[in-house]
Amino acid sequence: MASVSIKEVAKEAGVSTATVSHVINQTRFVSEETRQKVVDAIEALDYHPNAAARSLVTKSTRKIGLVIADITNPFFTAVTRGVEDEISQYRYHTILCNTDEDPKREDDYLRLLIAQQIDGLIIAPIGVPSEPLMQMTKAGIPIVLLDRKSPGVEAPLVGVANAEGAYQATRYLIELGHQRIIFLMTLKSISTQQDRLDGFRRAFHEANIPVNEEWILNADPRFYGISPSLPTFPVKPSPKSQNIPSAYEVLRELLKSPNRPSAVFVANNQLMLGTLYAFKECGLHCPEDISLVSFDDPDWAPIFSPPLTVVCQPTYQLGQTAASLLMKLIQGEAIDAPAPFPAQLIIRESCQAPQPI
Amino acid sequence: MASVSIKEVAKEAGVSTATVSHVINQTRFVSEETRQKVVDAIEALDYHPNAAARSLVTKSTRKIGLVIADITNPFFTAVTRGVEDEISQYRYHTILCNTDEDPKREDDYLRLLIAQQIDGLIIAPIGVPSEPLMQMTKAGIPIVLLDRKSPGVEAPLVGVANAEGAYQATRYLIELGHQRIIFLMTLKSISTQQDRLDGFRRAFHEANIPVNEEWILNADPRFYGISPSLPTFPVKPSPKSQNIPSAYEVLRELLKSPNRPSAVFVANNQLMLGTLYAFKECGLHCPEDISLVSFDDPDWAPIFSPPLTVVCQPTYQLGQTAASLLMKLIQGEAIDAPAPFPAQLIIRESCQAPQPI
DNA sequence: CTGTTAGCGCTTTCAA
DNA sequence: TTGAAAGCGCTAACAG
Repeated sequence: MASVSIKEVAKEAGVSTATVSHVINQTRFVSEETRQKVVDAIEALDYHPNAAARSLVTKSTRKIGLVIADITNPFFTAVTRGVEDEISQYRYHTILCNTDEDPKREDDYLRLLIAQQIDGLIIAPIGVPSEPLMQMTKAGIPIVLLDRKSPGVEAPLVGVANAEGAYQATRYLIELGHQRIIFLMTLKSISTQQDRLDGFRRAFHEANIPVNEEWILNADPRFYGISPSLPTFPVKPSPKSQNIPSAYEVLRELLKSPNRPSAVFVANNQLMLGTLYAFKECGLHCPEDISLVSFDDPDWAPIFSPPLTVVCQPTYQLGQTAASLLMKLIQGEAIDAPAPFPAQLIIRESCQAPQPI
Repeated sequence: MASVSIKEVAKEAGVSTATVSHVINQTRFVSEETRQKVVDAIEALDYHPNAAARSLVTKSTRKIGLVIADITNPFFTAVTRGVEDEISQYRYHTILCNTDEDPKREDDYLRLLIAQQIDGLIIAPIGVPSEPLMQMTKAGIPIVLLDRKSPGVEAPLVGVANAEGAYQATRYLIELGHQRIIFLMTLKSISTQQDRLDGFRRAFHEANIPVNEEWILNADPRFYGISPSLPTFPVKPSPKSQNIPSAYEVLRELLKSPNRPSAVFVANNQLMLGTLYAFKECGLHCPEDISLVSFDDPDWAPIFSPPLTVVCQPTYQLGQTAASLLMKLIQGEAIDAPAPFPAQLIIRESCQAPQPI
């Protein structure tokens, strides 16, 4: 870019660079006459102030870091859109980082963000203690935790009432008569997964039903696996393995056993599709043969067969709120951590009373 | 951030700032002994080079602009992931811009990107002539067109064979016996929409069937509308209206008429869901009552009822390729515009021969 | 093999 | 009401 600099504008307008700077930033009074000359010069030369130079002196980059698991996950894409829409109003922008739930990637990105001198950070942490994250907290960089907590990090959290949502859904299942329920989750380190498990347990406890610990299952946050019977099975790129099997693989065996569960609770949207694929593969019809409740409410859930009963989260709002909070933090306002958003059980048609065996 | 600067590192290590700079960038030989001292000092002070200062002198920001319609559209999220994965290998990062297909937003973002001194640009242009875009081309900023052409912009295009894909799908429909086919598209300015329409027309022409121009329909790139019968109908945030009705609204009337089409060709993934909602609302079963082919192959398409016949695009690869090309451009390599990727017709179960009326 | 130093383009005191 | 000039943190001649 053969960029024109502020000097050239100053010369063109016949004023000093200081004056040009001040008309651009409206940071001190300039007579209307000279102001106009400057504006004209800017126009004529098509001048755009150099953001890097400006950052260097103001120490503000108007950049924030957004660290999430994967932009490809609909939960995070809606969140990201919320963040973008909010901060772009402040002329801020985002550096997007996909960790794939890999602590090493998280750390690497965090270090990059430090070097980039970001003004603030929104992060959905994996939950494994992170050295650079601690550092940033100590350095006083404004941070907002998105959706998930992180051990040892003191920062406002914008999230939903996970335990309550899971509790409601589980109770609904139990009231329908289910006792043999699988709880399918992703990584244990992720705080929302633990919270949801807590809600699940609470519902069992209240109903005086023992939880079958062997049916608390972990699956890779990727939803897929390889199924020979589904030739056009979607294959996602960049599968960063956590060395645990996919939802599809975890369920396939269990669902084929005669002793199979009557319902599945899925604690993460990425696992939902894998679960549905497994149902299909095993020839199980939902809800006749097996009931399903899942966290998150994708676009297609209401018109799926059957329409899916879900626990819905206000994803876009989550992002927007986190961003708005971060902007306040950056501007030095004191803020309180907001109350969790409710997670709403939406009853559609993927659950029914278990069939007598 | 109380950042430490290169000076402090130099002092700590007992060398000049030049030496520190050179060990960081490996840009001239430094004896192992002093190198070690510098490395230690960096470690001890937890030094991170200031990206803004570096940009100021090198004139390279290691930032690119990625201008797309909407990150919430699965097509673009996969593309974005491809871009991110590729450029992060070069330690580049992305400024994400959602235009919502609004030319004003596109222009605003482009100007922002110029001010940010981006090293390059990947853009899925709306197709309306854009002044800042022209400017950037003239200024010699490396640009890669993603998925779509833009009038007057000379830049390599990374896209798919849209006309051919649409032709295949339409021919398939015609061979099944369909003649009464709706072609549903979004904005006329978007080149891919035109290309797909061309393919559609070609298939009709070859079969000697006249195209019903009244059934070439435009809908808002948002897929939704308000349906009283679907209480949990998803509502997307930030609906930037183009003042044209949604797919759902466009189809609802037509599908209720006795003279309705026997098939629908949907030229954009965002319209597919609206179309399915309209089917549901009108009580039409697919494929018995009406056949459907759509561009793009979302995760849930293979397990939908019916499994959806689609024209699939290699979304992730598109992003990756565009990014890889842009990196070459930035490094001054001469490149050719790559051949379009194939768009593959995947026949599943959403089409059948039309019922006799 | 390493150090000195002149800027990159901007903001911001200080002075007029 | 405006200008001169210092300096943000870094890189890259140039000099030794």
